[in-house]
Amino acid sequence: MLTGAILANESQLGRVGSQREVTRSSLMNELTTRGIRITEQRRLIVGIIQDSPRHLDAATLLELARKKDPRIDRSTVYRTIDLLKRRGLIDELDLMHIQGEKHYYEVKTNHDHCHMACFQCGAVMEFTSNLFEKLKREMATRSRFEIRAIRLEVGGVCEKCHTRQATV
Amino acid sequence: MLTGAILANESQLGRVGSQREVTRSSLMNELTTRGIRITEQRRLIVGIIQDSPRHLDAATLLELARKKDPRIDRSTVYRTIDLLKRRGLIDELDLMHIQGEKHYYEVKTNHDHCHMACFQCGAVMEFTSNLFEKLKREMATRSRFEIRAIRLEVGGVCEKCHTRQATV
DNA sequence: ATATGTGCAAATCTTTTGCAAATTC
DNA sequence: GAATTTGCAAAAGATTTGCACATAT
Repeated sequence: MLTGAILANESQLGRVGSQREVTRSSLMNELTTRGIRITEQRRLIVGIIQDSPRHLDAATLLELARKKDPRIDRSTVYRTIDLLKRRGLIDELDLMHIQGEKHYYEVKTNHDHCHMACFQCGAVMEFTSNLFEKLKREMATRSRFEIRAIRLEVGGVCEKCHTRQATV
Repeated sequence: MLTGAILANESQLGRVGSQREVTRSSLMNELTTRGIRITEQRRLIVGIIQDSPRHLDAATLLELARKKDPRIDRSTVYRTIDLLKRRGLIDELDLMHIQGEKHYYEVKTNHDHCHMACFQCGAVMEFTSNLFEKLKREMATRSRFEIRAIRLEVGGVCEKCHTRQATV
């Protein structure tokens, strides 16, 4: 449907914003700590999510998992995603539906960050900012809402696509 | 599937944050201004979106539209939503998938705001803040990204559900 | 031995599409 | 009259589920 969006999964992940250290927890450790049974399949799936340099959707995750163990089933992937999601170990993204209705996943980080997706080339950038942290605290305080998950996503035109257009 | 989420569509929309005026544009005017053909169906669908006090998903929108004109088809609703979305006249929300994978729509406002959805009772709150505007500007400037759409969504536990739990 | 996880196949839910007929300018 | 919009029916895409079997502790 979208043409430029084909690149979405191929594109390198850009990072912008304050350069404070962003760390991601070890999913395997977390599972162990919480006494969650670790099976062969889970180890495999979780490992792929953890190691991936880009945001994976369920179908891609299944594909990658099957390369290592062809017996693995679609439903197992979804069930594992669901487990990690409900335990708050991964975050779910839409990337502004830059490519259909699928969801993308990433290991939860110590600092929340925002995702910027280019409608034209499909590139995805991560953006960190103290303002975001501040805003989050403000929201929690003022509304007395216990924040379990937060998602800030932006869609638009990245710098490259912008200049490319201006030139033409 | 979700139990508490049944309330999502029924719940009154709460508003928190800085009380600056939030105005919504008139979709009909916008369509006219932009020279978009206004048909009977569009007038009907657009009117429902405009007047709704809560966020509607496509299925509910269809249902409401059919009460006024039973001939209206699902695809027309989706096509109209698509039109409004692409013209930047409405925003699309997920409300943290508090109730399935459906999307919710609202007329674009002059100031962006965030949505907080309670996982337990399904209530949805809108939150406005200068910090959000500031963050948005910072993102655009620092990443040189032209922001076309932005979505800040929060999932968690609202104050009511929180105290209710503490009491039990 | 018991509880939990998995594969399979089918179902569900949401959204999209091709095409002929209807509507709008 | 030409271009656009609509209804219909079918398809597509993503995710979930029931159930019998397999695996982990």
